[in-house]
Amino acid sequence: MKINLPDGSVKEIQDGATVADVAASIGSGLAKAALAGKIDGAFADLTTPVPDGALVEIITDRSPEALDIMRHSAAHVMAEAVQELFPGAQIGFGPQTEDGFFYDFALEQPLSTDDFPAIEAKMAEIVKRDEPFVREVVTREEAKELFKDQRLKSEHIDDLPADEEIIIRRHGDFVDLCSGPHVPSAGKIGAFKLMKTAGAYWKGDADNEMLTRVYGTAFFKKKDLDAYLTRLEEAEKRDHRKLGRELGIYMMDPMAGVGLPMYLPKGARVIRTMQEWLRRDLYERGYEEVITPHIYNADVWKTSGHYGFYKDNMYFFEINEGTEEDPRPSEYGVKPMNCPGHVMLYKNELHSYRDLPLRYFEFGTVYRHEMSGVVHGLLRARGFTQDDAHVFCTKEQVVDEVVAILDLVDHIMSTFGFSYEAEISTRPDKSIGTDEMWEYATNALKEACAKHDLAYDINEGDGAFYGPKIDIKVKDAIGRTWQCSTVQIDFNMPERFDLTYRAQDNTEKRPWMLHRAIFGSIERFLGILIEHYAGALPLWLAPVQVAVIPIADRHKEAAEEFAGELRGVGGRVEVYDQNEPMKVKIAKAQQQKIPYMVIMGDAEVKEKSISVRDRSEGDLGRCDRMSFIDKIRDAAL
RNA sequence: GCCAACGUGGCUCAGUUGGUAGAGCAACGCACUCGUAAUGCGUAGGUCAGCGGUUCGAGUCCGCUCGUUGGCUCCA
Repeated sequence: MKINLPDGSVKEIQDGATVADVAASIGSGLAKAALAGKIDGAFADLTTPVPDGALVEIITDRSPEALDIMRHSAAHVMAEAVQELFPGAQIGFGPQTEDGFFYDFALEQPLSTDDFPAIEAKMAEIVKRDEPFVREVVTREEAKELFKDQRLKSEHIDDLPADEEIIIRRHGDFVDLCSGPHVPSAGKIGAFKLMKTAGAYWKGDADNEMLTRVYGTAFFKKKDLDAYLTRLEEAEKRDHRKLGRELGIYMMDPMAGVGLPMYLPKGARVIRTMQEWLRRDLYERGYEEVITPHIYNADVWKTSGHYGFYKDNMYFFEINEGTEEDPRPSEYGVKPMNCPGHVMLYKNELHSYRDLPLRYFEFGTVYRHEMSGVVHGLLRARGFTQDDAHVFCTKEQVVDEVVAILDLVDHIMSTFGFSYEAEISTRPDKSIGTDEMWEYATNALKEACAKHDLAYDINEGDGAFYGPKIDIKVKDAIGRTWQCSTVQIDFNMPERFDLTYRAQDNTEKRPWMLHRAIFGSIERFLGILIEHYAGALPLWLAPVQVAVIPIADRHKEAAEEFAGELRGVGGRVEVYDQNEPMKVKIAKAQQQKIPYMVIMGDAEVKEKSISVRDRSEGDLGRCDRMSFIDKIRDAAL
């Protein structure tokens, strides 16, 4: 029979040949390196027979899919090891992940990281045995019998569609319900390491039992594993919670409550600088700033629908608006978002189509009662400030408005050196609005992306119940992605608050409403910036831009004078006048990641010059006073 | 909210099988007046997260509560 190869050639091979035979027919080197294959694009084992006329691709350890296949196989080996060490362990699922793999177990006693050495040793033993992974197709009855002691697997067999082929994988005495692909034998598994344990719900459903998840990672080469571990250490050094404390950005006090960061002077400076920078840009782009209350009578939340949907995640409180004799209890809710306020502002007066688009923005601090387990430094807090804006426009203006927002996103993100990607989320099962509205809105978002040459992925069914959205994911300096900006179309608010405008044909029309945030949460964005820059914020944003360092007491006056000049042009300056050796002052300024250190000693005082040290370049030597002052002036907003 | 681990001076950590708390940095004082990443000496600082229990005796063991961390679920 004949098969096709990826390079377009056709090869004659024996009937009934397997993927491994195909590899061998191409070359003995390939046969040795082969891990798995693809038949007409679908993953297959080396032992899978190849049908006549199929397109066969050989996967070696150099193929992009190879690492996933090996890691998934490592997950099997881990499950095998756990079953040997913990008899009666119930196995769940064990896929590969972006960084490695995991496997879920239901165990009699908890398993901890203390057990890792034993499990790793057992895994090493299994890898050394180098037994093959064998694929088998079984009937439903056979499967039920094979997994009769495995309740999770049994349950899963019952959940499989009746017409689905049941594929099992044997590896020594270990049998798993799994369709593959796997490496041909365990010996192909490279350097591995167990990383952490965690709880995870069976089948990802919070109503199900919680299983013990064991995370591991694996690489073909030991040095790749080491590099990965080093990268994790690097990420840890950039942790905004650690740097946030060291740099005096923010703190948390348990007495205040969980997830409520408090900003120290330096943190407040950075946040205000970010806001001022964005504010100026927004004014230029036709936005108008508004300010709305932090609390509203519950009636507002009933009208907006939040009372029904999000009551448990909001902070509500009651006060007595009457007297003790004649109590008139009244309920208020702290805002979890700014939309109702902006909507009420819109309703303050009648609008003509000539007013549109109307763009309201606000640095609105909102409070959401996030579940206790999800709060995480500045990245997920219960109180945070959105750079929130709402655009009220006509249906025809939607595309142009979204294009303008994407333009703003691009400006902001490129300023920080972030590259980014877009995701469009479409209509979920539970939603409001007509098909026509959803289609128009979703197409408008796509069209805006296209006009902006912005590639996007589609997140099917992941939109909000009230409309589709574009989410922007930025990539930081060490390759991690973060979700920041969002553009959402809202069919709900205009309806609930009965928003209208007078159209050109003198009819009453409903405006379209867009929500958008660029930073998302300013505090969260600051957290991301801290990690992105490893704490070394750019000159214009650094809380302290210059540390002026007098070498000895007699240079203090000159240092103060120069600091004064810098402050005069808007510079943020500190004079390090403590009674310490210069080396110590420099070390401290370096640790604070201050962009410039200006040294003031005998020579500088005499010459009326300065010596400058750059935080990353080191000693720059004698510099021109005026041009340094200009540099600081230019960095001011 | 769920699973697990952790919680010792402001920070980073040590503390043997339960015997009554220790270091470095930071702070404060004194000396030093210094040339590009940490000068010396001294002083002060802790009801070992909180509460309860076991014990002659608990930082060490047990329980509960609070908090932190890593995940899961969630994120308008």
